[in-house]
Amino acid sequence: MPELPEVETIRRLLGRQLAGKRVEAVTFGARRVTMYPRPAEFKRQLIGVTVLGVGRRGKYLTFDLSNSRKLVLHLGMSGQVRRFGQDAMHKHEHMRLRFSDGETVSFVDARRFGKVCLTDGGALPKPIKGMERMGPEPIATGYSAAFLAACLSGRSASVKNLLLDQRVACGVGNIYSDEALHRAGVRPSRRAGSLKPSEVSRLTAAMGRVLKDGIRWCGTTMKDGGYVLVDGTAGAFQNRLRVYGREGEKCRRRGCKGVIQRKRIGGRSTHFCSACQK
DNA sequence: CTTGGTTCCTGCGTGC
DNA sequence: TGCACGCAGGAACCAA
Repeated sequence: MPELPEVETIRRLLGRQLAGKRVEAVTFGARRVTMYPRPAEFKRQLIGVTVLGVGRRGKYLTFDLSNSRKLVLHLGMSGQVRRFGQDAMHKHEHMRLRFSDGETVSFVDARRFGKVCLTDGGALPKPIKGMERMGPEPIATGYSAAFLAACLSGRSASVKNLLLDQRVACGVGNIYSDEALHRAGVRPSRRAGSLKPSEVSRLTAAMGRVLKDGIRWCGTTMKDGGYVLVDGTAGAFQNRLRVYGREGEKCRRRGCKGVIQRKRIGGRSTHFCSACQK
């Protein structure tokens, strides 16, 4: 699924493409997907309004609208934002916006774990409630080792598990948690509360670095059907991953002779080097 | 509250 | 070639 770097890449592309444009038509696909409100009301709130800009919070993509609502997308595991022009609706396409200049943008999601919601003023609609419980952005300058230390302190869950908690490090998912832990030299299975202050510091820095690197390389495309850019092309960070998807291959840390291992932690496939991650 | 397991869904790769 | 199975980038939900 798209994690922070993938969603941020999409945000930047869409911001350039859509800012200042007015929604002229909204089309929904035939299959059901989590959506709020109902289609008729959805259209009523959207048609004729202008997209002022495109934002991101964690893994949520937000379109700021001129009627002071927001269109919020969560891409789940397999969601994509694509530009199909005047093509017929695709099999897994759930919503297409057409703008007054003829530009279109589509939300596609084969597995349908994604969400499409409009805010309606005060509290967030139920499907995207998670957005208001989210913690600070790990790539923001204000994200501190002290905050992460407070989140991990006294906890018996694995550190990997807590990195996946959006209240701890919003936007981090399975790929970037493994990559951050490798860069920090910390084993994913370590009890969160057992990390020394120096390890928490390294992990804080590693998270920021790997997420920013992911953005610089336009995100990680693992295989067909997963994340791609709006025009359907692949990102490039998959070529620079140090552990994720590299089971049995050599550790890429300078001077390390280890081999990448894979095991399940908290139900998720987890990759690490048993030689250099302590 | 924390923790770990289950569930939602489709598609693809693997092994027989 | 066909088919069963396991697995996939998320996160809400449930029971203990």
